[in-house]
Amino acid sequence: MSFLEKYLVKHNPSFESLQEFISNYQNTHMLIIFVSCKVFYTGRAKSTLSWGDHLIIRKKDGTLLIHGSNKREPINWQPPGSSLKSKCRRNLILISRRRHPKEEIKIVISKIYFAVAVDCREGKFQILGTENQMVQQVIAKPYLLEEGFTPLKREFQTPYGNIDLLGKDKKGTFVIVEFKRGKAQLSAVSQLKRYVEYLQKKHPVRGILVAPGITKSAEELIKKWGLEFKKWLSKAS
Amino acid sequence: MSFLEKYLVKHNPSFESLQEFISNYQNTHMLIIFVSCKVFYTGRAKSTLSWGDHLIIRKKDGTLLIHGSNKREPINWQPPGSSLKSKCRRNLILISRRRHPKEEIKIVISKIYFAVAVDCREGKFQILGTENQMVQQVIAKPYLLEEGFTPLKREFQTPYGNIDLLGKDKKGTFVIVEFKRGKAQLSAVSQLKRYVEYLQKKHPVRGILVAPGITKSAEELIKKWGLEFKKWLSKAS
DNA sequence: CGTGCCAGGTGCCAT
DNA sequence: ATGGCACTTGGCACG
Repeated sequence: MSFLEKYLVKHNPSFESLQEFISNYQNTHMLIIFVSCKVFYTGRAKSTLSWGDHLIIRKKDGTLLIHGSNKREPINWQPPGSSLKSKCRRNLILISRRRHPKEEIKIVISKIYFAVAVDCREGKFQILGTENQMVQQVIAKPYLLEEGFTPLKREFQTPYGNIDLLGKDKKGTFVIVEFKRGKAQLSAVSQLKRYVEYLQKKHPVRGILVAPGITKSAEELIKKWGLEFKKWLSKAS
Repeated sequence: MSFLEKYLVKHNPSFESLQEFISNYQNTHMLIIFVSCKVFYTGRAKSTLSWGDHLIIRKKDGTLLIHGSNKREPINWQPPGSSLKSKCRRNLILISRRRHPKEEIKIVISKIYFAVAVDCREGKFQILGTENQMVQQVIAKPYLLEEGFTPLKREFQTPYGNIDLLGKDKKGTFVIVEFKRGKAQLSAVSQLKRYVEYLQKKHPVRGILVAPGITKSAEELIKKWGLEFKKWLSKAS
C-alpha cells in the first residue's frame, strides 16, 4: 500500500495471502475481514460460536472484535494489547492471546470473502453530561444542592469506598452526597448507606442521594434507612 | 447485488451513490463504511467527535457503530432499533435516531473511502462459566457450599432486591447466598447485606458470599457486618 | 499492579 | 414499559 492510499482491499484472498496481508499491516492499520468461521474463546469464561458469517475487526492496539448480524456488542472480542498469530492448516486459524488474565480466542476460517487494511486517524472526542459534571456544578454552586451547603472534599476516601462529595450543611453537620446521572437504583442507596455507616461511627452525618430520578423500591429503602433523595434538574437553573 | 453474492463493494462512491446504496441495503445487509467525518451525539449525554477517519458499521437491526483506531468500545453508537436517514448538502449527513430515550447521532461526512454491503448469517453462540452456572452447581451439589445446606429458592424476590439463592443450613437457619463469578468487591457485600437486613426482620438468617476471591476491604467489611465469605474453587471438586 | 466506580454502559429476564 | 442485575463488562483514576 503506498503511503498515499487510505485503504487496500483484497477480494477472496487465499489463506496464505491473508496471512501475509495480516502480518504486513496488523501493526500499522486497522484490518476489516469478512469471513465464514467458527470461534472458540477461553479465559475468564469459555464460549463457542458455530459456523457462520462474521465480521472480524482488528485494531492496531491489539483490539479484536468479532461481530455478528445484530446487537451493539461483539459476539467475541479481545481487548487492547492482545497478540495475533495465524496458522494455515485445512482451514486458516487466527489466534489472539492476552496475558492478564490469560485469555485466548481461536478463529477457524473456512472462507474469506474480503479483507481491508485501513489507515485510520481518528478525531478528538469530547463529552458532556457525565456524573463528574454534576458534582462540579454543585461544587461551583453549592446552593443547588441546598441552602447553606458547603463542599469540603471531592472523592473522600474511606475503607467502605469513595464518597463523591463530602460537605457540611448550614448547621455544620457532615453531609455525604452520592451522585447518579441516571435513575438511582437500590445499589446507589446501598452505596450511600455504606459511607454513612462508616462516617457516623465518628460524627453525626446526613446522606443525600442526588439523581434525576429514583426507582420505587430505592425510594422506599432510602426512607427506611433515614437517608435523603434530592431530585436533580439538569437545567441547573 | 445478486442473491448469490455475499458482499458488494463501492470504491470512493459519490454522496448520492452512497445514499442510494444505503437505502437499498440497510434493511437486509450489514453496511461497513470507511469515511472522513465528524460526529455529534445528543441524548442521555452530549458529545462531539472532530474530523477524522472513522469506521461506520450499520447492522440491519438498527445498530450503529462508529469506531476509531483503538479501544474495544465504539466512540459513538446507536443501539438496535434505531433509524437511519441521509441528507445531501455540502457534505453527506447521516442521522440516526432512537425514541426511548430520545437520542440522535449526526454524522457529517466529507469523504467516503469505501462502502460495503454484506450478507451476514451468524452462528449459534454458547457460553460457559457464568454466575448462573455457579448457582446451578450448588443447587445440584449443595454440599459444595457447605455440609447440610438445602437450597430452597433461586432468585428469591424481596423489596430490597433478588436473592441469588435462598436455602437453609443443617440447623434449619435461613441462608442467603450471593454469587460472584469474579473477585468480590464492596458492592457485593453491600448487596448481600441488603438482603440479610430485609430477611432478618422476620427470621434469623446467615449471609454467605461465594466467589473465587475477595478484595481486602470487602473482606474487612464482610467480617464487620457478620457475614461470611466462601471461596469458590472453579474446579468444583 | 490492585481497588473502586462510572458508563450515553448493554443485555437478559422478571413483573 | 420498569426494575433488578450480571457482564469475558470496559475504561479510568488513584493509591
